[in-house]
Amino acid sequence: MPTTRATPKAEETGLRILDAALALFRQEGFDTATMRDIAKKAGVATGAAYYYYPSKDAIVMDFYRRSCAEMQPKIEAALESATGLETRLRELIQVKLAHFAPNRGVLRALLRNGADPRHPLSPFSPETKEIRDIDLAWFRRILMDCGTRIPRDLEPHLPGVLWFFQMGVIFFWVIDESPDQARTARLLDLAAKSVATLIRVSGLPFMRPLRKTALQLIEVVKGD
Amino acid sequence: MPTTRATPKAEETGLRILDAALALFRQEGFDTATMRDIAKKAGVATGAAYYYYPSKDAIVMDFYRRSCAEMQPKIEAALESATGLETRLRELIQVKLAHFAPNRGVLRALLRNGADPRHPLSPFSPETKEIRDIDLAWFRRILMDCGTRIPRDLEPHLPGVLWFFQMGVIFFWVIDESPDQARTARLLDLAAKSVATLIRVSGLPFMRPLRKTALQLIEVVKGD
DNA sequence: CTACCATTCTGAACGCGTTCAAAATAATTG
DNA sequence: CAATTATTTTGAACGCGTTCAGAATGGTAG
Repeated sequence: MPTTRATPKAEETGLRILDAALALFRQEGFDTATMRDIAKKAGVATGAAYYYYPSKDAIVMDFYRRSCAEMQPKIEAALESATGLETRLRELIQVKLAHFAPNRGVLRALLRNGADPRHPLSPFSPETKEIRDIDLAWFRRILMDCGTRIPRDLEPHLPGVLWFFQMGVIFFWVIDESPDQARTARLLDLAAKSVATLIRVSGLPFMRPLRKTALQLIEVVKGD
Repeated sequence: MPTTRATPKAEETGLRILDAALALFRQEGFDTATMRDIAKKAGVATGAAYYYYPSKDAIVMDFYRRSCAEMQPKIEAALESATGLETRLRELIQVKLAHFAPNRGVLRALLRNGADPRHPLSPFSPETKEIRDIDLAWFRRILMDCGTRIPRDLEPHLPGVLWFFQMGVIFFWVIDESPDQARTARLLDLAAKSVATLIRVSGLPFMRPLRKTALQLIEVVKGD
């Protein structure tokens, strides 16, 4: 299932199915919108949707992939005017939340299957590795010359840890039903501050034992 | 759907359905085992299963509830010989993992829907509050006279935080495919050590700002 | 134009979890 | 005992995501 189809007409049909699906997902939710509804709205037979997308989930995945691509320049712009680890971290995540805000409910479908790496939609699955790697690069970037001294032993693992932290925030956001997701906004402020402080503190001499234990912990979690 | 039925025969039928379901879940997994299979194995019509359990998920939930009840004396015994926060924390979680070990795959079905509190099977849902509260009591217990000085402001929140920590470990365990879940064993050792150390350190004078921020964070997460 | 092949599309069908009207059975009452 | 009510059980049916054999379409070569 390549992104580009053999004929222009097919390309257009694929997009029509994607648009119809997203419209219905936004309007009535992922579960309520049926594949039959989606196909009908796109003006094709039910089976046609499966010619373009191997599953209902795959539609959301495609949406996610496209959204991530669109987001890159926005992230670039947001990070340009941001200095300091705490600010950069907050900005990076804020851009993502803002970008996905109109489709928060659609994203929920993606994170529903939790963190099971065997599920193709999981943020930890091999299928999502490409997106994850692009994301990791941003976390490496905000750590460079951020003004905070990073302990040598922690440095190689920190991008992964921050990425994981980000997933937690996004997860919270997705299920946050407070008006305008105000709780998530507050959470992000406090969490970014905590993380930045924790990193700073972790370099102190007497924190070495705790840091070493935490490092082993990280290695266990990462080692698949 | 009360746990005790109107007639003894019904009580027995309900158990037969539960047993058939668990046998099939263990044997071929939650998804592969169908409600028709379960009913057939229990010697009833398909619809009968729904007289006893409102959904397939509910069967797993019932299993979980019963397992938790069975587990209580085991926890009691394990904690008696355990001193110190780190040891107690590790023991408490180890007992649970050991108890659920033969049904690890069944538990996976429970945690599949992640942490969305709107899903009845979620560990954060109102439906699971009773079990959660019993669990929280154990965490309060292991904090009493554990030898580690707990900062006053942190104390009321710590049981909830440790419970959350436990959920993370269990989640890791459920998706851990290493032989005998050896990675989880290692993770638990390191994580319990880290948590205990972190609590000890959090009481130091210059950690006050970080602790205060973390406390606000906890309040945001808890406040529904 | 005709024959051919890959691409695109169709709609009936499958198996699933779940629902439900109605039947069977058990308990209670007059 | 029969009559009535409550409980338990049935199996067909529904709507869902998904599959698939085959029809339609369109581009290409002889």
